[in-house]
Amino acid sequence: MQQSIIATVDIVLLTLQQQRLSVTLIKRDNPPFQTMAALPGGYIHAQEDNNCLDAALRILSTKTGIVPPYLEQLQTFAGIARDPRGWSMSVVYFALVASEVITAAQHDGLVVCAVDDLWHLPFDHNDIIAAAVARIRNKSYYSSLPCYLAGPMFTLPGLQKIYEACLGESLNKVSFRRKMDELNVLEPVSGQTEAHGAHRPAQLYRLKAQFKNQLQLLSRGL
Amino acid sequence: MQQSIIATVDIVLLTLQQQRLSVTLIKRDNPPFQTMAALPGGYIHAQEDNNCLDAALRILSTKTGIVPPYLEQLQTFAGIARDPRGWSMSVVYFALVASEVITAAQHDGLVVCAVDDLWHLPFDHNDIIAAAVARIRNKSYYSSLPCYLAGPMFTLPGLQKIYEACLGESLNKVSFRRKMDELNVLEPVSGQTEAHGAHRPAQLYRLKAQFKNQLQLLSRGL
DNA sequence: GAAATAGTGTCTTTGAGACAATATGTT
DNA sequence: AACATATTGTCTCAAAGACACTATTTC
Repeated sequence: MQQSIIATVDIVLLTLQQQRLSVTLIKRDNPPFQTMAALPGGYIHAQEDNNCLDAALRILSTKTGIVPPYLEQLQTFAGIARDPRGWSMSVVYFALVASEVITAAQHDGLVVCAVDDLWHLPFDHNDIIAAAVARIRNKSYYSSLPCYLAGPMFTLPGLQKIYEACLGESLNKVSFRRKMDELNVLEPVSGQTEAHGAHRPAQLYRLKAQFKNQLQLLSRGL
Repeated sequence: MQQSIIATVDIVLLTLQQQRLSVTLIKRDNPPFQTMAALPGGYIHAQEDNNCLDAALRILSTKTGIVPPYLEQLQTFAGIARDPRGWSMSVVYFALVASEVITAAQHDGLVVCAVDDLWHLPFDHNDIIAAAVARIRNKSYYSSLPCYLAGPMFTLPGLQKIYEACLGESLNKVSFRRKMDELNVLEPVSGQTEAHGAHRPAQLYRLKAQFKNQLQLLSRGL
């Protein structure tokens, strides 16, 4: 029969801070690694969680107060070596939110750190975050994924900056707009953005309602 | 504390039969669903498996006698509803092999069935296979993945047929060859293929040694 | 040499990127 | 009006697909 296996869910909650892809960490309440910052996570509760996605939503909600618009299973990290308590399995999800959502959550112990500036984290959380970032980088090339990092309304130049932060490279303005047009997930809002200075203000857009929770893909990448 | 959670690994072992993407099923030795065909799978053995990949290799080897050249984690399927024994977690891997490998394995109870002809399988194995097929379809567009479905030596027209079977659509010959050239994972073998009839025979190729176990990606898809 | 498929050359079309002209706000 | 950025038009270049021509084998 089976040895006891630790079954947990961890969430890589990503956002953009100062145009940099950043991850949300939380001070651990319990051992091991008590008081250290790590990915939000917790045990699966077989009594109350119908599946892993439920568990992820419950844990994220409990620990951070956030209900993300986009949550996707990343990968499962498991083995004898990753947790001092024993053989463990962590089903990892990743979520994207606008940074205001994290600020608004007002939860204690949350630390948002740029993924390029991370120190050594408990467990294999550095590997997990690296995998999440790689997934997002890749997916941003051919999908509407980065839109979830924007607030409810945004401008096209602003969205381009978000895409560029995800991809780590600058994009051609004309091509980017052609691709956004092709994605067909945005709709203009009547109002206009604040002009940051003495120049033409940009049109505000929002995600079409039907794409609030659903990714749209490009046939060819950016 | 934690209720007992069933921790298993399942493998979607895919191959090509008569140019059709097919999955390998195995008659179940134990309840539930004893004697029914299902995906090869088994419990994680915390004592002997260092991680999930180890478990997948062990299970695949034990149940089918196959050591696949390519094995990748697909996704974890978990929840209360998928297994009559209780809350279960299955980390699913997928593997690709040439059909001769399955024939050569000589294991009893193996059933190879085209993924489009499947009947209703135990657990959520139909969903799992569908997810694997979707992943392979997608990945075949921009990688050397389908090469693992070919034998040790193959012709370019033959490989194109394999790609077409994976993608479910026919491809442009010139473009396909340009892309294979770009992938740069193949090397010609001095010999030549059997001519199937009265016509020019095709050059035989094989995977370069360094790509025997490693995928190569295209910057843009096929 | 007729047939049939392998392999290659090249033209056409499509789409990405560069560049620049125009638009529209603020100061 | 000057300025600065938004937005759009258009040209150039690269890549994908269509087509057809050449190559090479068997019968």
